[in-house]
Amino acid sequence: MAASSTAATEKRRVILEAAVRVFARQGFHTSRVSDIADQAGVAYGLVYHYFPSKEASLDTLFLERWEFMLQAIAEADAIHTAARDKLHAIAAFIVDSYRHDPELMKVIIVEVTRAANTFARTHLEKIRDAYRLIAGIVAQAQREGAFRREITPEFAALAFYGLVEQVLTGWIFDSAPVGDEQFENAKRMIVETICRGLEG
Amino acid sequence: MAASSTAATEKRRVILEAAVRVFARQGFHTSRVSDIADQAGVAYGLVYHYFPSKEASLDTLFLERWEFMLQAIAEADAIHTAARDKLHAIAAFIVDSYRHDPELMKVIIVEVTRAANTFARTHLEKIRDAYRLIAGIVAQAQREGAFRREITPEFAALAFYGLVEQVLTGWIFDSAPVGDEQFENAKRMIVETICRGLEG
Amino acid sequence: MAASSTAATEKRRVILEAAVRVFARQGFHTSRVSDIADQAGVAYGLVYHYFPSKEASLDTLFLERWEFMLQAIAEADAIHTAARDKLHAIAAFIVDSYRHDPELMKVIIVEVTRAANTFARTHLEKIRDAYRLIAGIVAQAQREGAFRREITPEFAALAFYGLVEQVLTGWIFDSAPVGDEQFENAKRMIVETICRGLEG
Amino acid sequence: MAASSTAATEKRRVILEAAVRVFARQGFHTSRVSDIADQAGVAYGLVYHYFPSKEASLDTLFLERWEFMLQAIAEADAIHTAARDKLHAIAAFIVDSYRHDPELMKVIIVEVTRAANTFARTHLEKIRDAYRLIAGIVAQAQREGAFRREITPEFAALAFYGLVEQVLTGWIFDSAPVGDEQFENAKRMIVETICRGLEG
DNA sequence: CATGAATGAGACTTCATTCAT
DNA sequence: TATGAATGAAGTCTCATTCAT
Repeated sequence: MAASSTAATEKRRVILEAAVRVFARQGFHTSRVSDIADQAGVAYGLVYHYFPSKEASLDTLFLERWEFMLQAIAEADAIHTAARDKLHAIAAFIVDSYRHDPELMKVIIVEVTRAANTFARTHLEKIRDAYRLIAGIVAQAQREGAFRREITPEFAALAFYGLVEQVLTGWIFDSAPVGDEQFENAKRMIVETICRGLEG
Repeated sequence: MAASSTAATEKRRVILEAAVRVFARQGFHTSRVSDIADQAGVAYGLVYHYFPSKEASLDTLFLERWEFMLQAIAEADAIHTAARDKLHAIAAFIVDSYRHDPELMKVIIVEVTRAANTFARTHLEKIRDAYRLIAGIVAQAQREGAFRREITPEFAALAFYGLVEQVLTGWIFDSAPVGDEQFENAKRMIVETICRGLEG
Repeated sequence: MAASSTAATEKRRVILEAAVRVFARQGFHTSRVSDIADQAGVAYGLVYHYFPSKEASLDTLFLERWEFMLQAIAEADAIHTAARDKLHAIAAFIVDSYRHDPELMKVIIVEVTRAANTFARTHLEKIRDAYRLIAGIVAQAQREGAFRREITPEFAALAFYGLVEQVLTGWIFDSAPVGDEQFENAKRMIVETICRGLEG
Repeated sequence: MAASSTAATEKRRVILEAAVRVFARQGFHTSRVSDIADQAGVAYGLVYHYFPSKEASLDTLFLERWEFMLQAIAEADAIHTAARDKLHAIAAFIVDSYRHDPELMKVIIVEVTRAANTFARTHLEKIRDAYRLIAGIVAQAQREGAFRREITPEFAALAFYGLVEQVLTGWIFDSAPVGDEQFENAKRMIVETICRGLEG
């Protein structure tokens, strides 16, 4: 029974995995449920056994992954002391997430944002949670005198996350593959740019 | 004849305007051509008289507006001398564009810029043109010693545009209306953040 | 006034001519009124000035031409004495019609027959008129003892017209152009086959 | 499982059957897919479950039936010895096909054979296969001295098939029902006319 | 759990026809 | 006469979802 339960869970994962590949390749709206089923190697009725709708699979994808993101931010906040290090840890987590599974990140960044305009408004709150955590880090750094107060924490979070997302978007839409060195560079440059600015 | 020609052109604009409202409200994929026609107060088929497809209307919307953007960036580069002022002018142009017609900017950012994924790959090059112009501004500032060289111009452009887009995205998905003061603040903070960084 | 009336008539002919080319190339159902207008070099509203509908243009095409056909058959019947010569004259008229304007004949044979299934049932009677004339020729030949009576005149007409039509259909669907010699051969062979049979 | 597989196949046949009735009644271009679905008593989408397009259903109809035709011609060629008997067998097959399912034959002749013009160019080669087989029969009869050589086998095939098609076309567009006697008469007269000619 | 046949609402697009100019 | 903008009904095809097996 444990085995069958595991098997069931695995099939669910297979479908979710397939959804990532398909959404990444074709975009959410252009993907058919049958495409997901094909990619997963299952009959397409089965998708409905595990998910109530196509949208639900995107929701699940996002929510599962975003939970990790929030955790990672919280951990970064907990472990490090300097705000700069915290931001670096967060940037590193996101960049490494992309390195590890670029398609998943593509779906989360490109498709969820767009979907937020129609059916996934609920996720906005989750996304804002991340902003708030980052803003919290900035706010603390300001209290400690490490960051200046001219820029509000909320705006700072916007800038930080905006840069990270833009870097990933660049990679996503680039035809050229991204090398390991670029990943490491990106982590460093993100923090450097945000913390010190272009005038430095 | 001049009158009728003008009338024809006007009808085209009416439809384009309607498309903006509808795409902004429902998102491109969820918008029906009949929604556009209804919003424009014209018959269904007239949309197809002026545009070969629903997508073409979005393309037109984007291209027309993006051309303004490229012009504005070029002008900012030509008029000002300090890179900081140039960036401010660009940020101001984009923010004011949003202030003037938030729905149009919403469509361009959410449905095109962030969706270049699937059907708008054609526009990618246009988008990159903007990046290149901004990178050019940064590069010159580096040569003149105003900006430091640790951050590549390309990355700087990413950071700048990413922040601007993120600010707009925030407004787009915010339920609260944005006041004039916030617009002005945003312009200042964008430049301040990018040029001086959080540590200041 | 006479001049303008002539001009008007000419425009009508231009449109009719264009319809032939377009129907021949694309088939009636796949042809748009605008295709006809384009081919004629006129605005497509003008087509409706001369013809009440797209179907009406096909009707006109057919009726005008078929009148010639009936005349030709009647003449052949009047001029010649031997049934064989009459049939040869008719075959020659049809083959020469094709030689002179293959597209027109294509439209009449291919499109009208198909249309007879839907909107052009009226033309069937006209077509039968031709059959009746040919049957009349055969009947007289039987009375004169030139043709045997085993085959009814109606059936004979079917066979004759069927062969002629099939020969034309062959040319119509052939990719290779047809040479003058083949036209002459066809006329001879049609009559020879019908009159003497394969066993000869 | 065998049962369900059979059921699936049966549904396909039901749709194909319905398509015959509908195409025969309204003509291919005037038939809507929904008409077929209604006639078949199935939901709209099921037609597309079995056939990729409306045209594909017509193609299937034609190809399945034409294969029988080719077989029948080949068999006629194999079984009989006298060319006359072979031609009679072929004529009998086609006439009996019409007697058995006039609507199917109507669709094949009016919508496909005579319409190879536009969308059915693919079928041209299949149609020519039939001509070639018949021409082969004639050629052999010529070598054996049963048929004279003045008429080329290709032309003879044209004449034979043209007559058969014309006879059927006559019935198709006739309002009066055709009696059994006429069917038998037709078979005989077709062969008699083709083999011996009108002059006898 | 798993399948895939069946459903049917709904979308885009076409185009014959009308009509104001 | 001539134009082509405007109309809107109609048609094909898609595909999310259901459900019997």
